[in-house]
Amino acid sequence: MPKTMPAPLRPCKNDNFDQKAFRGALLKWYDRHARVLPWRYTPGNKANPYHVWLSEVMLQQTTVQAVIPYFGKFVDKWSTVQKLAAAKDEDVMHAWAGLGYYARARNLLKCARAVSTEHLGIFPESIDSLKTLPGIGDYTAAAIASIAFDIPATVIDGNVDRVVSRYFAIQDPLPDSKPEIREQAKRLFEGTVKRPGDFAQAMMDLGATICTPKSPKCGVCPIAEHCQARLRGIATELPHRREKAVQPKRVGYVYWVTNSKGEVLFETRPPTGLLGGMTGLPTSDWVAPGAINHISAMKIEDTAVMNKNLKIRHTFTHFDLELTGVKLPAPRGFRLSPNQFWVAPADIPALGFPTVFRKFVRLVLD
DNA sequence: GACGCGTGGCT
DNA sequence: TAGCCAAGCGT
Repeated sequence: MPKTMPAPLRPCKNDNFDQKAFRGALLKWYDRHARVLPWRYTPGNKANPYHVWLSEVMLQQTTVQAVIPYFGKFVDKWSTVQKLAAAKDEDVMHAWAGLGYYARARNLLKCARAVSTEHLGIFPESIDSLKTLPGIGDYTAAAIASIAFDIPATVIDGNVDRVVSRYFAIQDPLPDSKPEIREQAKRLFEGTVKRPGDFAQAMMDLGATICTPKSPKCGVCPIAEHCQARLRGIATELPHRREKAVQPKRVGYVYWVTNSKGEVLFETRPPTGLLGGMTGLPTSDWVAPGAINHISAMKIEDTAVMNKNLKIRHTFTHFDLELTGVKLPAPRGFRLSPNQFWVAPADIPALGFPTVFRKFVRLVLD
C-alpha cells in the first residue's frame, strides 16, 4: 500500500504495528505500574498455581475490589487445593456467599476434587488439560497456563477485548467481533515470548487502569503511539456492543416465618439454577408484575400480616426483582421440608446467603 | 450461538 | 435514577 494512501476505516491492519516494540513498551510500563494484589507475585518470581487458579475463578466477571476479601478468606480457610477438596460443600458455598455467580463455587469444588484425586493435587500445565476441569474455559485456562506456568498463551478477557478493539480500531460490535479480536490479539501474544504471564497481566492491567471503558487515559498510555482508535479520536466509543434487551421486571413475596422459640425459617435452594445450592428464605414464585401471584411456597398469604413497607429491590443479570416481605408465625400444623431448617436470630448474621436475602434480613433485623 | 447466571461501583 | 459493565463458563 502506498504510504500516501489514508488508512482504510475497515478492516484496520495497523501497519505501524511492531510486536517487539509493543511488548517492550507494555512490559516496561508493567514493571513500574503493576498493581499489588494478594494473589500476585512480584515480576519474575514463581507463582502459586493454587492462588492463580482461585483468583482467576473469583475474578470471572467480578471486580478486583470485590474479590480481595474473598480470596483472603479462602486461602485462610483452605491453604492448599487438597484442603479445599476436602471441605464440606456447605462451607464452601457459605464462604462464597455474596460474591455471585454461584455455579463458580460449585465448579470450584468439583475442580479442586478433580485436581486432588486425578492429578495428585498438582494442577496440569497444558491449556488443553486445564480446559477439561470444571469452571475453566478458554480465558481461565490461558491465564493459568501463562501466569502460573509461564506458558505462552493468548489471554483474552474483557480488558483485552477493549484494548485490542481500540488498538486496531475494530468497528464491528461485540460479540460479532470476537473472531477478529482473537486474530489480532494473537499478533500481540504469539511469537518469541519472554515473560508470558507478566505480559498477559500487563494487558489486563492496562485495560483495567488506563484503557478503561468510559474515560481512557490515552495521555499516559504506553502503547498510545500506534493506537488506531486514539489516532482517529474514537477510543472512548470502542468497542461497540450489540444493543441489549431491556431487563424484564419480576415481583414476588419473601417470607419471614418464626416458630414458638422465635427461630426463623431458612431453606437450602435446589442445587442448580438461580442461586443454586445457596441458603435463602422461603419465597413465592417470581412473576411478571400484574400476573396472578398467589402461587406460594407457603400458601399462607391469607393468614399473613402483610407489611407494605417491607419491600426490597434487587437486580439480577437478566431481570429486576421487587420482593414484598411477609412476617408471620408458622401456620398450625406446619412441618419442615427436608431442605428447610430453623435458625436462631442471633445466628443469622453468621449464615452465608446471597445478597437478595441479605437485603431483606437487614430490613427486618434493623 | 444464544441464553442463564450475581453483585457492586461508577456515571 | 437507571444503565453500564467487570480477569466468563456451561449448556
